[in-house]
Amino acid sequence: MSVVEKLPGQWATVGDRLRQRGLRWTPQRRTVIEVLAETDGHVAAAELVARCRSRNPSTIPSTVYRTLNVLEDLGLIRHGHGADGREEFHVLPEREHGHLHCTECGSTWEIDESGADEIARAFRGVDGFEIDIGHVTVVGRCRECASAV
Amino acid sequence: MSVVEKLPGQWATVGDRLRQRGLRWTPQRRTVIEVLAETDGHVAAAELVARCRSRNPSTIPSTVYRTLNVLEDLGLIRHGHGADGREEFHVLPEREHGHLHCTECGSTWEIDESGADEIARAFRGVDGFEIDIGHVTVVGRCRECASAV
DNA sequence: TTAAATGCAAAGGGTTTGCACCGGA
DNA sequence: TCCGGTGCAAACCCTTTGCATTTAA
Repeated sequence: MSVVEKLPGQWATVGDRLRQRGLRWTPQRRTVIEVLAETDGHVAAAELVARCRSRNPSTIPSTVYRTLNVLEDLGLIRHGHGADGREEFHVLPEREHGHLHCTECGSTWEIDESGADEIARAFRGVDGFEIDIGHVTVVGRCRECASAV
Repeated sequence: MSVVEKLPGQWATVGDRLRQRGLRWTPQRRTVIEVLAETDGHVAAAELVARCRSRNPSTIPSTVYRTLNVLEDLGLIRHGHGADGREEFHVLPEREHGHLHCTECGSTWEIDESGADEIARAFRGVDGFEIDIGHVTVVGRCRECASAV
């Protein structure tokens, strides 16, 4: 008799949400969800596949990718691109947030909400552009690296 | 007797610049330069390969990619990533500029200098981050698409 | 029962690499 | 001459696709 742990918070109802749409709640999808539930806001797709594999070695990449597409359709995650251009997924619901990446020291961190507002305002000033801040990782140099030299 | 056309502007001296570094000025590199000279600020790497091919069918992709690396070392171009995450090259010298991409209508355009300043200022307000605006294409919706609900 | 998902294998696109040969300087 | 560059092929990584089989509902 296996003990099925509850999925945390927002993820608890994914199975129902899928079924409501005539889709199915499978063990493979559960694995993906478990990994997503443990991520801190965002993961590269390939990284996510790797984590699923280590959790369940029989994981097949194509299944993971298909699951990610479904979850994006459901609005639970969104894809974007990291500093190197590779696909990356953001976990929702959470406030929209962007990522900054320092090319000098290699660190990546989130833009807080007030910063995001400020940035969105600046872009709006350019031809009324509404930035989708969650979609890209913005590259540059952090304060420390920028001030060193 | 073949007439070798002069390369325009900034490109006229590429051959010398290469030789100064102990590198060589080859027909293949000339092809890449010719294509770069015709681009309007930026090209996707794969697109550039295609244009070289149409100009000279014997073009080999790896040679193009290697040439692009060399040119980036020389500081003549810089790489970045388009909205889809693929590699893209910016032609220098020209003012630093960013790209905006509308996910609704699919158009991509440049951010003008004053807009870039404004945006850089906004990012600086976030932990002193110095944005490298040329590195990424920022995704969102243009004024028309944003206002059309 | 039956359509949705899976596993597997294969293809795909873009980019990189290893290596023998070629050819600028 | 000699080292850098080229051509070619193969490998690479990430991602997608086709199809027969399994499985959730």
